[in-house]
Amino acid sequence: MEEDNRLIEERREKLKALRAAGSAYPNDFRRRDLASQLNASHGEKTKAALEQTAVAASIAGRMMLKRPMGKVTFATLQDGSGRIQIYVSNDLTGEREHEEFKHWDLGDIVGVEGTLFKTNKGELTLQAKKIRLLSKALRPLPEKFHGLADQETRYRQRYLDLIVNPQAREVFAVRSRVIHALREVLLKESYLEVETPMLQPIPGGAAARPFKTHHNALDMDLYLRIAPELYLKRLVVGGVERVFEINRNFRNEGISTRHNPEFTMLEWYCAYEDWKYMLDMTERLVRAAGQAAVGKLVVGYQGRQIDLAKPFSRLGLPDAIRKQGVQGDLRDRGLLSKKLTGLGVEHGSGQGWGALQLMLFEAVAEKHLVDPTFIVDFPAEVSPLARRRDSDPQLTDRFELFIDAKEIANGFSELNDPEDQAARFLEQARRKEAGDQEAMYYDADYIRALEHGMPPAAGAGLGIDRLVMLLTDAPSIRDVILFPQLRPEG
RNA sequence: GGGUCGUUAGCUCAGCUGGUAGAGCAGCGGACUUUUAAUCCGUUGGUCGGCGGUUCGAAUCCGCCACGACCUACCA
Repeated sequence: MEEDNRLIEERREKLKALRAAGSAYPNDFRRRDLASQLNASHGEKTKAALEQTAVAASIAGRMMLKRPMGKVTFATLQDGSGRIQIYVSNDLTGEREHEEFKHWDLGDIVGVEGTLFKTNKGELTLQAKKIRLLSKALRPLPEKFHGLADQETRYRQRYLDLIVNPQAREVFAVRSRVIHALREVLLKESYLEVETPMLQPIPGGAAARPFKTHHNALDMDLYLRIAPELYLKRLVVGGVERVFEINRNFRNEGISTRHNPEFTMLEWYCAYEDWKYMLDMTERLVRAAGQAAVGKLVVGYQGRQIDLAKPFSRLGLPDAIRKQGVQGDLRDRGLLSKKLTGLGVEHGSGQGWGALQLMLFEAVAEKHLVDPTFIVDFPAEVSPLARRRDSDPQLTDRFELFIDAKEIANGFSELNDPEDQAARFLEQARRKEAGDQEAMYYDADYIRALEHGMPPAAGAGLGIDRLVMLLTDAPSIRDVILFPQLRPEG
């Protein structure tokens, strides 16, 4: 730990005095009011009207600003709802109390009882009759005007960010509203919310490298889940016909402005519906989230306008590639391989046209998908859990939603044919054998579940963090995760 | 993993082609009974991210390392 500096040392001395007086860290002060509520209910009243009614109030909060002017002091308190000014004076509060108060520090948590009045400049202010120091802050706050600018400190000491940067608080309020809105839609439509294992003996449901851990009593390796998908579909087998989960996934991969090792996904499944239902529902959910979160459907993101109100466009994956000027048969492995080589994209001989087509899409087309766009017509090769298209078994009934070139959602008609699923797991296992660290494991228990019969169904996943980034104009996923993963402090 | 940029007081930042560290805020002392980033006077506070090197002399130039930001790669 760092050495205490002089500022902290001075505050420790003040705390020592408080302890000696027997009043350090009390928990018997009860506030009755919140700053925002007082402002809402009395902020519009005139100075004279407030003087007549003498409204009593009590508030508590962190002292953010202090303006001592001799026999009176103005200070600004911040509570969970907002800020309000307080007024402490020799006349009303008492000279001794006022003198002590002047030595309290910015950052201290203070409780105030008194009556409301308006200053000559018209600011609603709580005139203190009693004032108490509820919690001594030993460390100084960041600069009162510029706030906290250092990105690293904002991420590592998020509490400071939340104290001094109102925008940071707003981001997480938006996040909460987004999740609430999504949950509300799903519950209203009879989906059951569940929680499935974070610790899985076989990590499945996505192509990703997992975190590995060990259970001592069972003496077995476990993996942090990369997706809840296979468990949620087991529930569909079990008769939970509409089911969803909002929870963390963990992927042992790179960290970037779009990737955090743990991130939050909504996954939901519906029996007796298909991918088109899921696609429409995804669009509805994004819109509901946008409306609830920011109250409008045209959002500014990093200088661009993104319209969530107009119907999202739909584009076949090969069409998206052709749109970028690529000609020829996009199921011709040789042609795809040549194009990829030309673009400098490494690829292996074990990959078929489906995998190469997807790689080409990511290389040339993905970055152009700024407006909300559903990409459809995904090859079966790269969709091992999705149902094949009846009219073209090399494709699947699958979609991905892109907004601002980021994958926001992924859904499909579910593969409920246990024999096809077993075959696809075997193919995945073969690739894992060949060195593909992201290939899936063969999950025999999941096949056994499918063998009991899963109703025809559709499912989808929606990345909450990226959606919140979009709705809060956040350039980095770290801005929408309270405690993003960072290297240990040096 | 590669590239670019950054790291100076608790916070926000200056510091030129190398001459031995500054401001504002916060703190401390003083003045001030309606302030609003209060104001005014005085004042404390630094291993200039770390380790080496070049030099008479390094916050400044060079190398390595740490951490961060951005870009890129990886990530369906």
